[in-house]
Parts: sequence; C-alpha cells; structure tokens
Amino acid sequence: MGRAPCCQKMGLKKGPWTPEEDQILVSYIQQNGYGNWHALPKQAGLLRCGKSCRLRWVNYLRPDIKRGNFSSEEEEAIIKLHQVLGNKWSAIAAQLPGRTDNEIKNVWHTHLKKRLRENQTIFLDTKRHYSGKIPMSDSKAATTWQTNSKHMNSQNLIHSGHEDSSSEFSSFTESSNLSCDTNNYRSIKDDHLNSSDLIPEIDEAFWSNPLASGNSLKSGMQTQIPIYSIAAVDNGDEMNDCMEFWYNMFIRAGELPEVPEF
DNA sequence: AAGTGCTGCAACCGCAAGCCA
DNA sequence: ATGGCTTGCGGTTGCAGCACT
Repeated sequence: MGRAPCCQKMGLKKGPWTPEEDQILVSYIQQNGYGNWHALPKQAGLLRCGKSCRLRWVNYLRPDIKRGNFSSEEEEAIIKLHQVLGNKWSAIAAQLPGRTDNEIKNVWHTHLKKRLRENQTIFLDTKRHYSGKIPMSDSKAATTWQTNSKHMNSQNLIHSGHEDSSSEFSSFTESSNLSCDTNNYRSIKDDHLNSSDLIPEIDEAFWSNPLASGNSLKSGMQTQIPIYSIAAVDNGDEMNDCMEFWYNMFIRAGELPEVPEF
C-alpha cells in the first residue's frame, strides 16, 4: 500500500488553521465542492495537504456541525452506542447528527470515560470468561452479584464466579434474574479473593479498547471490568442491560481472546 | 502576580481499505 | 495480479486556557 507524503516533506503548513485559511477553504468548497481532497489545496491556493483540508472541513467548517456542549441525551446516546459499537467513532457519529467522530472521541476520553470509570466497576471470573461460558440458570446459586453501595451509589458490581463452568454456552440475557443486593463489597472480596492482589487494576488500554486489552483480562483469578450500561440507576433493567452488554462485548462468537492456561 | 499543573480540544500521524491504471 | 494514490479511521499529541497554590 502506498502512502501520501506527509505535509512536512512537501513543505506544507501544519498546525492550527487561521481564519483566513478557513475562509479560503470554505469559499472554495462552496463554489466547487470537495471531490478530490488531494488536489483541492493546490486549486484553492492553500499551503496545506489534502488530508489537513479534509479534516478541517469535516471536523470544523462543515455548515451542519452542531456547536456547543453535548446534551445529556447526546452523552447517553454515546455511552449506549459505545456499548454496542466500541471505539467505532465514525459509526457513533453517524447516529448523532451534527457531531463529528473526532468530537465524540474527545468527549469520550475527556468526560464520559472518566465519569464511567469513577462510577462503575465490575469483577468477573476470568476463567469463566475465557472458557466462553457464562452462568446458566442452574448455576445461579453459585453466582453472586452485588452492588457496592459504599463507594458510589450502588453502581459498582461484583460478580464472584465459582468453578462449575459445566454449563453450555449461553447468553447473559438468560441470566437476567441473577440476584442483586446492596451489601458492601468488602465481604465478598474477603471471601472469594483473599488478597487485593487478585484484583488487578484496569489498565489504560482497556478503556481505550476493551477487546484489544489483554492485560486487564489475563492477570489474576479475578478481573476488574467496567460496566458502561448502568450509568443512571441500578434497577433490574439496568442490570439486564449490563449483562447484555457483556454478552455483546465478549461472548459473541469469535471475539473472545485466546484462552490461556491456568 | 507569578509559577505550576491540569484539562479539553484541534490537529496530526500512521495504518488500512478502496479504487484504478 | 500488482502497485501507486487517495480517502477514511482510530490513536495520539501539543498547546491554549483555566484552576490552583
């Protein structure tokens, strides 16, 4: 695959756009459209590469871009779409008229990720995860879901799995009547984990790309995994949402990482 | 007021896919 | 079938502005 030479090599300008450059670009596109980004800067008289022009237009100058802060509805939509689509920013942006993928990406990294990280955590049994099995109804007795009311309004979740793993592959949605309570999480941590060392911190890579982040899934008996889908409340429906999310995220065929030996 | 650290966002970089000669 | 060119995407960086000391 060939690659276009970078701006620097071609002696083209980099860095922030000036109002004059913006004006030139807008005027040119209004008159001529933007069929060929590579040829556009030369034709428009801009000392920029086509890539830079395209980015400036798409992310900033386009007339249909919505300005201002994201509404709570938009933020919620991003969170939900991210559950399903992952870091497919362009796909998420396609669902939010007037918002660009770059903007959504920035909002995610600066606001939403931080907010969710503060508010939601789940501990799952890594072995079950890697074996591609999830709790079936007959193993519910061995499965405890608890919310951590102590730390943040009952929005931490802990799943302490046991070693049955005899059930066939299923979906989380089948486990929708898992028990939920608001006991504190220290007890379950003490009972089942023995040492805080068994709860590895989520690494940065997980938040950027959960599916590609090996570390957060491979270290230790228990793995700490964020739950995105219970942003607002922790009622039963939200619990179902989060299970469905994890089903979509990890259990779908072909998306589980290779199973390590324990 | 000055210095320092933090945050948010615009822009860049590198890669991959699609197109076409 | 191959390889060059262009576009699009996701990850990352740099810097301006703000907050704090």
